[in-house]
Amino acid sequence: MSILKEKEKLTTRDKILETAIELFANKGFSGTTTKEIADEASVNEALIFRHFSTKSDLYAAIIEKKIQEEPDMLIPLKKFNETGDDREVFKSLAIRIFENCGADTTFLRLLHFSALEGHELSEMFFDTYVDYVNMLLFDYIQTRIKDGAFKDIDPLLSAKAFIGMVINFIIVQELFGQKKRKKANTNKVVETFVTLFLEGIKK
Amino acid sequence: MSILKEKEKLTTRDKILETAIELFANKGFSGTTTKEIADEASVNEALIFRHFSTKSDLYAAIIEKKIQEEPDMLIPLKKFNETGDDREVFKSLAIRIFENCGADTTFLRLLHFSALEGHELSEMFFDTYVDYVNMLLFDYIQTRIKDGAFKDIDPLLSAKAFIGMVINFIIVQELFGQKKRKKANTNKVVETFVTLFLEGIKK
DNA sequence: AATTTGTAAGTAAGTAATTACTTAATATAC
DNA sequence: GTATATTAAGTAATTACTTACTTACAAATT
Repeated sequence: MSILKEKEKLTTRDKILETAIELFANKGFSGTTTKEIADEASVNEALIFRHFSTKSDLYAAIIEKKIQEEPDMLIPLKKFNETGDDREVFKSLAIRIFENCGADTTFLRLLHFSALEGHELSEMFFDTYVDYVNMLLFDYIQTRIKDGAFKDIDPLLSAKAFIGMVINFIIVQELFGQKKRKKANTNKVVETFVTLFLEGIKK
Repeated sequence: MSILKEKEKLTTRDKILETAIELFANKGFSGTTTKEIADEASVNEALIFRHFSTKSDLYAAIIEKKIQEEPDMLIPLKKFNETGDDREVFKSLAIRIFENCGADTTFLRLLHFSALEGHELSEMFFDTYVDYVNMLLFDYIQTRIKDGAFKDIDPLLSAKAFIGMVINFIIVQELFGQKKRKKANTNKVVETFVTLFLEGIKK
């Protein structure tokens, strides 16, 4: 079954949601009109307000949906938590982040727009993803410090340092990324970042 | 002379510009109305269009103004380029970035909004600040590799790694920063990041 | 010195188009 | 045959931008 046919089978509500996600991610909340959403979704504009009482409600529904989707960025951390193969842990975490944020800019753009435009759910959105990953990596680093494998360095700041290297690279490439500029080799980037970080933190 | 009196002395054009900078930074281009700008600047709305033919023109004028303001983030790089005191170079660069971006969110918000909303000058805006700092740090690292002081690692990726740690920390704190959350001690953050990075890159 | 002229600053009241959202009637499915 | 899905056609408010007019003030001309 083709993707198109899949999309035709969607309920009106889901057609609206999917289209709105795309538009809000591309143009922000105040940059997107309900008429635009309706046209793009091939749905009568009045139907939007049958399913969501206001434009803000539709936006909130989208963020809530994104929040509920379990982010699988954290799998590597859970998976390798006891093995102690540091390089593998950091590598797979970085690759996960690349896959989650780098492949499709929708998520990153939505997250940034919601923060900049000051949406009420923006904070929860942030906590679910960014803060959660930070805390997981914080735990891992703290353990490895206790093991005597890592230096006695602030584990939260170290976690933020590693995530920062990776996330900022992706943001620059995907959010500010000019079309002309060629994308970097993900593997090389990850290898370099992990090496740099581990050499810096290892005892 | 008080700040207020200074502001009263501003020409109409400058009153419009300053108010528009604040509003565009806070609510984005499509989130800001020309009536709002006029009211906030205590200026008749028609005057905006006397000075700038369209709302887009006003926005472009703002970004151009920001681009022309020489960023002094790069001073430490120029200053310490020959001394070879690596720790001092990276520390003062990080502190500069904190001072430039962290003190006032206007600049960061404007930069992000312009990228997300896809303004035509966004690319130049980005190049002037982010890209330029990247290149300067790239040069420094490359030199230190040739000196034999740093590992033979990709100098551009290393530059991006360091900048990424710092910038992402600031973005999280200032752009996504919840009011409740207390701000970190800048000095400690910088010390940790510089140590981590230098221990990782030094031979 | 008095008057005209030129130019920019300022304003109130408008424009047509678009905004988020509603209503009331009609088609469709069960 | 009733409940639900869908629609066209509205609404009042707001949007970016214009128009036609007045005021302020300095230079030029008389």
